[in-house]
Amino acid sequence: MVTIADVARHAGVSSSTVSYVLSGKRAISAETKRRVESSVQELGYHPNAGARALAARRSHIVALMVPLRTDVYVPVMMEIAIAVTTAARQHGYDVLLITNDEGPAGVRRIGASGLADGLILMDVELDDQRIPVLQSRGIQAALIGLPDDPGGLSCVDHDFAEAGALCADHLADLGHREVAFIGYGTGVYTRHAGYAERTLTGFGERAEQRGLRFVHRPCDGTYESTAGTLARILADRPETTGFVVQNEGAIGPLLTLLRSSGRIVPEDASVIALCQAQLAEQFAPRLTSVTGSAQELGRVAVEQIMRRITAAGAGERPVDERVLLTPELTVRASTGPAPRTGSQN
Amino acid sequence: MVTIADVARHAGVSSSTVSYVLSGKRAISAETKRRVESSVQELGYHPNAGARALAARRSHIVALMVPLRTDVYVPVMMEIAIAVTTAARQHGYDVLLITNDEGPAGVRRIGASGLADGLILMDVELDDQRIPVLQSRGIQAALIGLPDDPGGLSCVDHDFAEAGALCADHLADLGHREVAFIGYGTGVYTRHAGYAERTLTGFGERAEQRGLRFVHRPCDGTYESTAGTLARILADRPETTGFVVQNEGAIGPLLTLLRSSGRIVPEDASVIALCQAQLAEQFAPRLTSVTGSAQELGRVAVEQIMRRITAAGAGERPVDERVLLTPELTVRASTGPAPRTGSQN
DNA sequence: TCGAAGTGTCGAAGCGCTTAAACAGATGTC
DNA sequence: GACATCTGTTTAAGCGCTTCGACACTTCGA
Repeated sequence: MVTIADVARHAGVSSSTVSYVLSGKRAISAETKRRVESSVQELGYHPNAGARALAARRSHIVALMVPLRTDVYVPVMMEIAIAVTTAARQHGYDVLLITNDEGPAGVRRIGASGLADGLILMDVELDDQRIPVLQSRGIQAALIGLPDDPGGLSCVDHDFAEAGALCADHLADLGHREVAFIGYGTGVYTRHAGYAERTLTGFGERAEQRGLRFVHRPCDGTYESTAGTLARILADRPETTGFVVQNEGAIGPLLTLLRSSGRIVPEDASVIALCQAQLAEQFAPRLTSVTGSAQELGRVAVEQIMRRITAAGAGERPVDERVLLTPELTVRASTGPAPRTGSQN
Repeated sequence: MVTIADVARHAGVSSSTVSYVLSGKRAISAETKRRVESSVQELGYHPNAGARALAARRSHIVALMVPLRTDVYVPVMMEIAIAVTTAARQHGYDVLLITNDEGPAGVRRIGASGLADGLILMDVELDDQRIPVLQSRGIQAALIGLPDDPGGLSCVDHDFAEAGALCADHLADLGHREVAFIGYGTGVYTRHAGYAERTLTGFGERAEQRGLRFVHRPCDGTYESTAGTLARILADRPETTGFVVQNEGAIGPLLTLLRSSGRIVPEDASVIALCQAQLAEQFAPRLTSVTGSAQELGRVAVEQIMRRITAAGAGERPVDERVLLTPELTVRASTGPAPRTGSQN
């Protein structure tokens, strides 16, 4: 194992000089710097993480707490996790993966052990139990998801209300009058996931403003569930010509079911999906979608936590930022003008 | 911050005694143990991770290297990552997430810095560049995926050859004579991903033994690609009645396309998917599938790396294990007896 | 009864790094 | 020419933990 002392000896300087070259915290002459750097290269030196964390009281690790639950679309989680990891590396940080099932105790563990300098929490609920722990222990954190009361923490999320509103606007612009919102399973609403509630609210308000009649139906994304949901919608409101789907799992079944009910997309029915572009393009016809960047979400969370860690390290009070990312509507082949005549069952 | 000295003072013992109570490495009287443990509870003590790593030369962290590439089905990656994290916690370990794009340099970094006690590598290629680094530096590792030459490292993987063979057997048992294997995109084959090659070989050999005529067609999983692939298969071999799909993205399109070509599944065509049970059950009809447990993969990898870390810590030479998990065929509604008459275009 | 062996606890060294303080030498100021 | 100032480097004191060796005391066998 190569230590800082080995590098110092090799370069003919003291180990503190090596440390200062590496951290840049003191002025070092160009010549010394060069010698040290080439010794580092030559010996393949990497500072011992434990020793560094102990001495500097900073681990250069951020913890990322991911949900175990699967009612969130998994590829999006993964995309965020990867974006966080990549962004963190650019700050010289590594990412520790911990799961939601550790709950508030996990947050306490990470904070008290100094394993991580900060936490990024995913899938934050409106009234999240982990937040008070964070606050009382003074653990630096960035939340992906917007709780009711972020109280001093930084948060970033998609602007789901805007996403919902974009869907309503697009359908209204195309002349639809009766639309249906196919949401997540009821469980997602009862546990108060912000994204589900906010999308629905944003959609509902804009729909009302635009004079759209609409129904909201929860749907857990299986084929059967989607079939039941669609059947109910068409029975209650046979004039429905616009569909907004938020549950990714329901998209495929919905398209199949519309087709087998004799409805052509987009001539007879328009479909907007709230999902990743990649997924929207996988269907036939390609789906008009409203999409936010999962990567951006991860990247912003990392920037936020880095600023907080830096501030806290300098003895300043970290500022609590609140960022909402604007989603985009991409028109593809699944939406079109509302049919002139009534229903066509 | 509460330290071991605080606990010692509170319990009226020396800090080394506290350490021994926590690690169990020396005999401690029942009474002392009780006192220490209740002090730990009361003060909410968590050992400082950096200090512990430095003194014990063990970080209690394993690194998990995940691919950035997206041609592997993402939910499976995530499932493995979660299983690894959960299993590691049961050994008192945490998981550091690093991405494949750091490559061999990343492996070196983790090894040299002592950040992690061991590495779990996902998506290991047949001739993986990271393996020689692991070997030369003596870094403990468990591979998920079976390379050509694991040389001293532990590996675990699904028995993909067996998975392929199960598909061939099932179709042969049902009386099919002409079958098609819809694989991953060509890129997966050219970079020698073991899972793709081994499944195909296992399928091909068993198909030959059972007197099946078969074609293999790569497919990158988009709707267009699947349409092209299916069209070619039906043009070349109109008598084809059995389909094996490995690319998860191609499943939905394939079903839609078969239906629109007038083929009813399973009456006119049988479809077997090589995918998670959860996914197979999401389609209509529910798909007969061959599935291996992603969770088990992660769990076994953790067990392997833990055994290696323990052995290396005790100065022993770790044994290189090689485990293949047997996949299971689950018959659902997408496979049935081969149609009696010829094709039905 | 004595030495050997076993049990339970403590003291202190040291893991590899950071950083405050000290210091040596060059440079500038009046 | 004496002093302050700046630049670049070193010395040394920890950071909080583990673990080796020492030690006090008990138990056992001869």
